[in-house]
Amino acid sequence: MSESTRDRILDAALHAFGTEGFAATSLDALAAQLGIRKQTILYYFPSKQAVFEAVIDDAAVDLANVFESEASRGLVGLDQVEAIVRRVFRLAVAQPELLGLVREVTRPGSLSADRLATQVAPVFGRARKFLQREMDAGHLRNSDPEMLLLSLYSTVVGVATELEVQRAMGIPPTLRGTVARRQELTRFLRAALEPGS
Amino acid sequence: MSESTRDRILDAALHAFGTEGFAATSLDALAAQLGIRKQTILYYFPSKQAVFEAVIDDAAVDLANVFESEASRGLVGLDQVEAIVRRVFRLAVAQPELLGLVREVTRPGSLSADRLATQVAPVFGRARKFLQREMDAGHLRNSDPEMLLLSLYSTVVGVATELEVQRAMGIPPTLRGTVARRQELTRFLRAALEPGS
DNA sequence: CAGGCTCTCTACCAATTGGTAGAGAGATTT
DNA sequence: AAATCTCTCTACCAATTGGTAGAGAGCCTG
Repeated sequence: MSESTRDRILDAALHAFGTEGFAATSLDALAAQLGIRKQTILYYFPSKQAVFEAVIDDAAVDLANVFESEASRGLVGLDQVEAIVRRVFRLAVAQPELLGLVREVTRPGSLSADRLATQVAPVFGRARKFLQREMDAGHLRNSDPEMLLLSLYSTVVGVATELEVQRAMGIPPTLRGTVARRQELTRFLRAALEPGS
Repeated sequence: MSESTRDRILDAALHAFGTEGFAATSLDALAAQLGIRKQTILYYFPSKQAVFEAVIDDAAVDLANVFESEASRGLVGLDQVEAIVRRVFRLAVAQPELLGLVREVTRPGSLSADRLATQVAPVFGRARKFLQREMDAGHLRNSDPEMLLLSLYSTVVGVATELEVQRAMGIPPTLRGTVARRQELTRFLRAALEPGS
């Protein structure tokens, strides 16, 4: 059974929105790329905005599931957080088109307050609850889970952006990695900058 | 003498292109924001693309001047590099609209190969030459200046993205800073993640 | 005052945008 | 075979897009 038209639209839309941006992506171009007419897209989705939201929905569901699926693997504390960050990284920001999508969502006005509350916020809510649970269980030091979550999030996005820039400039991804590898870069910079021996 | 119309257009364009993106910014909206008609914009610039390129030109000139002006301040080696990175950071990526502009330029197709070669590449060229000079003078350890430059660049953009995300999420900018402060974040994460005293 | 220059305007235009209406093909159900 | 459902199409549409043509106001120079 081949990929359904709806799924093909979502795939192409993810790529187009992520790389070109929402405004720069026309339904005509999207359809042409799939060998169909734009009216076919509008048969499956009521509007262009709805296509975008469906793409986000899919991604949000995948992300939210990471916590449950990873929690059942027996890791605890730092190891578990690292495993989750690693998966989130791969799932949401490691590819330029996905990182671009994250940026698109971050832009004010891209999603209605309603969608933001029902689709995106729950992902953060689950993450926050997960961290809180780990703190309560004594697996993580007690601190503000909100602050920790935002630090993790901004770090992941920041690192992903770094890698994207490197990729765009044509350097082989020798510095790729996850949060844990960020120190490598800092060390590399220090080593490269400081003179002597 | 008040700001000229041309300068006002460039200021507004920088903001609009940086926050909304090139495609999502219409000349009509840009003009309305300035209380003029879009035809006035097209009097000063031959096309929308030309407005974008003028914005980039201005930014590129400012950036390129950093190396000369900073080189005359007497600092050497790591101190000088740090001072320059700090200024580049403030000048090019510390504000969301400027960071957005950098992203817009990074996107393939946003600038013609010609413009890229004559406007953006020289900035990197000057930076690379500066690093090479510092290496030759023994102020920096000898290594590949291209690799070092790209590491610096991706780090700056990555850190700026982190800060933008934090700003967008409404956290006070307690972790703001330059490359040197990046270690703070890593330390904070380690401290927050690791259990025990 | 006359002529030209600088600037902003009104009036348009062709192309593209997201979106609607509805016909028709093909398979499935009755 | 008739009716229905699913899907993709042709044919449009109003609004917006970037861009053009050219009038006219104000100002400086002769």
